[in-house]
Amino acid sequence: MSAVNGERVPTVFEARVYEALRRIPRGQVTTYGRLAAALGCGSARAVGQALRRNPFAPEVPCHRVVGSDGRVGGYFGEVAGARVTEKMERLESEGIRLAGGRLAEDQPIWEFHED
DNA sequence: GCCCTACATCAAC
DNA sequence: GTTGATGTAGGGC
Repeated sequence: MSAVNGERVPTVFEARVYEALRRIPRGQVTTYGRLAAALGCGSARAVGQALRRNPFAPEVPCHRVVGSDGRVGGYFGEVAGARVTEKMERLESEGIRLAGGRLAEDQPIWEFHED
């Protein structure tokens, strides 16, 4: 009996997104574009899709992903709201400085180019 | 500086 | 085919 629960198994693509996310140390943040590039795709949208569906939340630190221009973006499907507010507070809690709802300019972006 | 529009690009529904 | 937690480029105020 294959019970058809409302759940769905994460795809390989999503798994790669979460895996890359987990290797981000505390106090570091990355962008959708960088993540997408690290995964081999040039579309940040695909990454956003995976994070939005984030079946491993909050195990996966999806709050460490921000826009390339420093925008916090969204959180759990909310582009703006209490979710995003918590996301920003969480970032500050990790030592990340924010400026006007955006990432501080002096905040380094985690690069998956490290070896 | 801020806001909007348009297109690109990939995955999931 | 449409949408989506984006990105880049261009235009207007």
